[in-house]
Amino acid sequence: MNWTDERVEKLKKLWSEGLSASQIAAQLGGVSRNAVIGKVHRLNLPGRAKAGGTPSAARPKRPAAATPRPSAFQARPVAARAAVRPADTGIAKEDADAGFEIRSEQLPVPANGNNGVVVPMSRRLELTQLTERTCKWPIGDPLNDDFHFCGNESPDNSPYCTYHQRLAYQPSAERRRMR
DNA sequence: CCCTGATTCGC
DNA sequence: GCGAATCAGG
Repeated sequence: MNWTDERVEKLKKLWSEGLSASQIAAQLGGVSRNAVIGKVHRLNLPGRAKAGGTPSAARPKRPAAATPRPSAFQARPVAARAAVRPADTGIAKEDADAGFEIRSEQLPVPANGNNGVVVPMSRRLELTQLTERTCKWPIGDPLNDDFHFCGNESPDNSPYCTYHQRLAYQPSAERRRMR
């Protein structure tokens, strides 16, 4: 992917808005967060100084000079973007649909009375924060700004946590039992 | 382990 | 110039 003027401009914009490198990489698409960081440095954009997330004071140490680089197999695609794939995350590009349609659900309601079922709290993650092992259960209205994802840990590459997994798949056995 | 940015250096 | 590999820190 080339660093076109547009992409560079978007990079500058998002970086100045305080988005993390990985978030920016996700929005640009086709680049890794390393690429973003590298570009930021090359552009002499102000780093993250000492604020917020990662100060990292001095970095005087230089690793080795010999051959620390394996080079055997390089170039990993980017990130496994299998499960949730809105294709673009384009905030600029409307894209009302995104592959899977999210309708405001009425699910995580623990009913009243609470019959032993506990609804876990969510980590309120944003789309860009999701990884292969975070629950991708959407919560809230996507049009609302409080929309987020569950984000709890999901077992071994499952798209959902144990709780939402059951809501999502509803095995027939359990259905019968429910009746 | 997840994430963050910073740096180096082969390409 | 680019960015993967690596480092360093939360």
